[in-house]
Amino acid sequence: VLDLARETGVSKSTVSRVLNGSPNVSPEARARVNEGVKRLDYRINLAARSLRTTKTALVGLLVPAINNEVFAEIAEQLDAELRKAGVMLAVTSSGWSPEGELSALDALESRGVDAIVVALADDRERRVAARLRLFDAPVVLLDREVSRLQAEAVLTDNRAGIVLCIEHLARLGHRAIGMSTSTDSTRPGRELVAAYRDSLSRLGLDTSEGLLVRSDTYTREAGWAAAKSLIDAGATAIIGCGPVAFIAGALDHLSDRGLDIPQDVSFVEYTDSELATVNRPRLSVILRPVGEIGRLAARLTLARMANERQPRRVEFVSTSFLDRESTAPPRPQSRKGTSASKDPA
Amino acid sequence: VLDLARETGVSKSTVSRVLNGSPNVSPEARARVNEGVKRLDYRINLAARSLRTTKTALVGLLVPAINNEVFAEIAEQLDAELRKAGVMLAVTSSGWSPEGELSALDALESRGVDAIVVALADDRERRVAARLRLFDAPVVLLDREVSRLQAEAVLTDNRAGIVLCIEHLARLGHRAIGMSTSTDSTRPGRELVAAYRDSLSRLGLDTSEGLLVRSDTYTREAGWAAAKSLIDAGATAIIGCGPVAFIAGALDHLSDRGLDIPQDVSFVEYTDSELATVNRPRLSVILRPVGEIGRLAARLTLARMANERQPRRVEFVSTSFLDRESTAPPRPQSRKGTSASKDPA
DNA sequence: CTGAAAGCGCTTACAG
DNA sequence: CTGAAAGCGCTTACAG
Repeated sequence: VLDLARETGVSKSTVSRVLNGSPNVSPEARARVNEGVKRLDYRINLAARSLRTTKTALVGLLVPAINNEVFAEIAEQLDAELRKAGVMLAVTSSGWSPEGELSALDALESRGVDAIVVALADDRERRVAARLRLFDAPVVLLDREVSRLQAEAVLTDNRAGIVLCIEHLARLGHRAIGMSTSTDSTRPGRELVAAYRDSLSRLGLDTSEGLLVRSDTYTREAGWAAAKSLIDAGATAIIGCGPVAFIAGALDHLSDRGLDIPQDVSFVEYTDSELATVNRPRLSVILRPVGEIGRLAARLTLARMANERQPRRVEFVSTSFLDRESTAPPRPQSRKGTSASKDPA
Repeated sequence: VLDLARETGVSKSTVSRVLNGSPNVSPEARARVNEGVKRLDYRINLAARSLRTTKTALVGLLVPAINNEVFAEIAEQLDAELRKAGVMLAVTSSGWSPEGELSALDALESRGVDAIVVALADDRERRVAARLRLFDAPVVLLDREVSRLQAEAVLTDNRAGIVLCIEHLARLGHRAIGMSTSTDSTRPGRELVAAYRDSLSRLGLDTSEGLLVRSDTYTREAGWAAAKSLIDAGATAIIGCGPVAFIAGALDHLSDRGLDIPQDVSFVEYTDSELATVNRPRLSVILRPVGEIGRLAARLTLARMANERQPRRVEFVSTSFLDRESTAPPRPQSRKGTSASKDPA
């Protein structure tokens, strides 16, 4: 279609120069071309440009599931920032599978994306890590760490919120604090568990194994089962980490069992949600700045695209604890039970 | 990189033929090439292919907001189906603005997408409609209708569910049934209102203007305000149509006002959600097969890509009503009030 | 400041 | 069944 634009009287070269905002063009030529663009409703062929420049103004977003509140929100913010810079987002869900990630990575690379933003289902996966190291565009990781990969990342301080939360619960008198989170497959899972264990021992709380349940299945049923095993283990307070479906399942269990929040058991959700404030009582939560994560990821991506060889950068966001109505002192009898189970330790 | 693959001894032509699965290649040549692909870890340059074929294996998804449960779920299913066929999704949010849609459409077209799946913020917008008519790839509409546009579409029968819901409410004795939904900007808004009005008059219920509130703002505050004006207008039952944030706001209002569901007011949510079943009482809902919409959209898109000139196809999905625990007969006094307000009509 | 020319990596008639 | 050649729409040194 450049031929047509050439009909404005200048050469393809000049047209291309004004299209790319080169400073070396006479104002008249620029005006003629811009007018021609309007008149012919010219739309550049990005495939051709990409072929020449090897840049696509396309960035890939690879997440385990785009229909997850957290990833959807990240995608939204990422897209908003990126489109300001004229770059588009190619989104793909891996379905929590390394195979899905591998094939998505191939597809993204074939497409020549300028960068990828990725949240791995399991950042310890050898094959995926190896593939990522060979990926031919910058990668920015979302709260994941891949060994021997020099990548940008936006990391969340998952400790802060959990520590505040446990301190609060301990202050209320809880000694048997249960938590359900992901396995070590993911940085948040690791960090949450480390912070949980540190806090328990620092505060002298019950460290029974049963008070920690770990699973990478986030269905409603899994949430139900997690709550069950925590309660069975004697937990008087539960910290539930997972998407809303998972949390909903946990609440289901407490309700099925006739346990009232917070009288019978305290409950804290990791990451705020609509569900937290619609639930009665309103759920106390650990706040995580999800939108900010998306925005920072966009900024890192754009900076990296602008300058391939700048040193690797990492951005940090933190978490905090917001107490609403779902925590209270444990029931006296529960309390006794917990003390008893702690003594043997 | 084809040059390298050529080092397997055959010509670029042949390499290209096996890459594209042409039947006219000797088994040996095919084997040699495939082996070369493995060995060199060859990844095709899709930009180059696109430049030649004018096909990109990229489809655009344009929605008002990707961080909306419904659109996120549609994106997930769309992506899942599309990736099986080797096509990737370019997602972009318009932020509910026609300007956003216009610029997104330009970006998508420049990119040479093979098709677009779109949910417009306002399908009556002239400029957007005009742009869509000129769009150079097939468009698949998600429950929208754009005048004079021959496009594929997956349409929801929004009437079915609402009719069943109103009949149920009327059977319980409600006469003042309030509904909050979007303006006429969108097919569901129009259909919902038409079905609502038809049902009310058919059943001889209160048709006061105040019982219908329409807004395209879906914030929590908007939900709160909508519930307020419905209750102020004397509604004894409310049908809330909107994303969870909006519904949460409506529930907030009822709660702030000390109104219990379903004793003081019945409440029905349009589209099932986690929130509906976590809320106590569990919310009765109008079921909409969101995932199915995404899958059907993928199927239409793929079919259209395979055959540009097939006749336009439209797929339908329906809705139904699921009563849980949030509806009950109206309070006697409310009932009287409503009858009174109906008489003058 | 401008134009002619080469070339990015593919695919696809066209001959053989 | 296979290869040589042209060309998709751009950008970018290179001369002028």
